Amino acid sequence: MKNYWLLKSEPSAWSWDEQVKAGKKGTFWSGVRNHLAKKNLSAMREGDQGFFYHSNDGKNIVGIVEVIREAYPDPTAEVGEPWVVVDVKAVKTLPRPVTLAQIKAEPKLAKMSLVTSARLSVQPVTKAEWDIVCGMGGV
DNA sequence: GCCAACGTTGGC
DNA sequence: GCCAACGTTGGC
Repeated sequence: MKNYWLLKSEPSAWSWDEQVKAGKKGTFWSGVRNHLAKKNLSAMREGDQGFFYHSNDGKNIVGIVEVIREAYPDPTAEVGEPWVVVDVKAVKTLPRPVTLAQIKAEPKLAKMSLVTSARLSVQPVTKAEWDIVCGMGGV
């Protein structure tokens, strides 16, 4: 069964525009240096989808990506470090980006990791949450 | 193994 | 730019 995720990136480091330009081949999602985030990355399966969230500058969900390669060692990590990446490609740009403020204002989304674990950079999203956010985003 | 100190993230 | 939240480090 398909799982859903939320991936955070600072636009200054890696923006949605760049993800879109990477096209169908996609890119690896690097920079995760947190064990819980790593665990989430490892749990991703090909075909899973995730929200692309702009942290800091924007604070909104701007698009949807799909996992095209499952976890493998992070090429940007030091030798011997345990970090992993997955490959993702852009699938869809949200017609209406969903802001953090909107998510916080929606009672049904009060339990989203984005609200409860603000600093976790790779988070699981439930199917119910996924559908609600898609609806808010005009998908 | 506990916990204080410190560093980082990210919203405001 | 500030600071709260949280993870990590290191002394004991």
